[in-house]
Amino acid sequence: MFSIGELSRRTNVKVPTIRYYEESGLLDAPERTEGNQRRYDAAGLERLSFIKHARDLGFSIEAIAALIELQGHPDRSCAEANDIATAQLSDVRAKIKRLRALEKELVRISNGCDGGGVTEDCYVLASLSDHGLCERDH
Amino acid sequence: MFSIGELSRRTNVKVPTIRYYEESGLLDAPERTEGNQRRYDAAGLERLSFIKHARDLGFSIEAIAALIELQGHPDRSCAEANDIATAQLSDVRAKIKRLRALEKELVRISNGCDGGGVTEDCYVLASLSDHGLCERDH
DNA sequence: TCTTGAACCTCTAGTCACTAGAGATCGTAT
DNA sequence: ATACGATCTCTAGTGACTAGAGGTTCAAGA
Repeated sequence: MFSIGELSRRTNVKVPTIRYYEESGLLDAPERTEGNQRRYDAAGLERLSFIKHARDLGFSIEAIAALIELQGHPDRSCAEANDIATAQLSDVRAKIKRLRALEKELVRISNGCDGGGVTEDCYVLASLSDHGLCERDH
Repeated sequence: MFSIGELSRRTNVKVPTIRYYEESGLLDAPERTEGNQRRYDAAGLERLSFIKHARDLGFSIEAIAALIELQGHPDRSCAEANDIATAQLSDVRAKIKRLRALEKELVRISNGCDGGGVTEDCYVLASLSDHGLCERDH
């Protein structure tokens, strides 16, 4: 049995965040000491590691709740869990695509400006004002 | 002179968002009709287009405020505007890098699961539980 | 001119996933 | 016994909006 601070150190999840996960229903309320402090066991650690890993992968709290639900029903089909992961994957891919377009645009904008002039004819500001200078949609 | 709805249509920025930008100081408070409704002119349209474009590129409200400040002082060096754009670029690149790692991980997780089994031995859930299955940091 | 009804107004509160701070209590090492 | 870091609950703040209530104004048709 260990404290919330110890759990925090072991998982790299901040203490208030752990409490927030408990409040959100992702973590079960743990046992308490006589003095009302939380005491966790191996199961709590495992659960929080799961959550942390999923959050690192960009899953929303809602999606994680769904995954935890599935874990609790080992007889349920795996398809559902896979759907959640696949949805997350296409979300990540869409974000990458979008960011790559932005990267291109920002490179173009930055290259037009050597930083030596004055704002009046700054290419950065001109580019942002006049969308017509853009090469593609974003 | 046109209404906030018309401005919204022309810029693809929602009406409450326009009001929010005004409140945040990005947009000057426009003229009003006798009945207290906002009326915009070409300058307002141009300013909002600038903001929209910068937001689309991922600039924060704060960064945009700084860029607008620079626009107002055409004698100021362009270097500052370029710094903001460059910072934004490295931010975007960092995000892309991170998302690519996540993509890889999600592909691996999804491939391990054909969706046909039961949750008990679902690779998706196993992967999320056991970080040791991951190939790299994320 | 009158009457609709869509568009507008302000204000408050909610979203997501935390983060920060106040003020009080607890646990443990000395 | 005391000190002091860790913990507790609670409220409020973040960024960039979004939603809704409840009321007013504008413009077009009769």
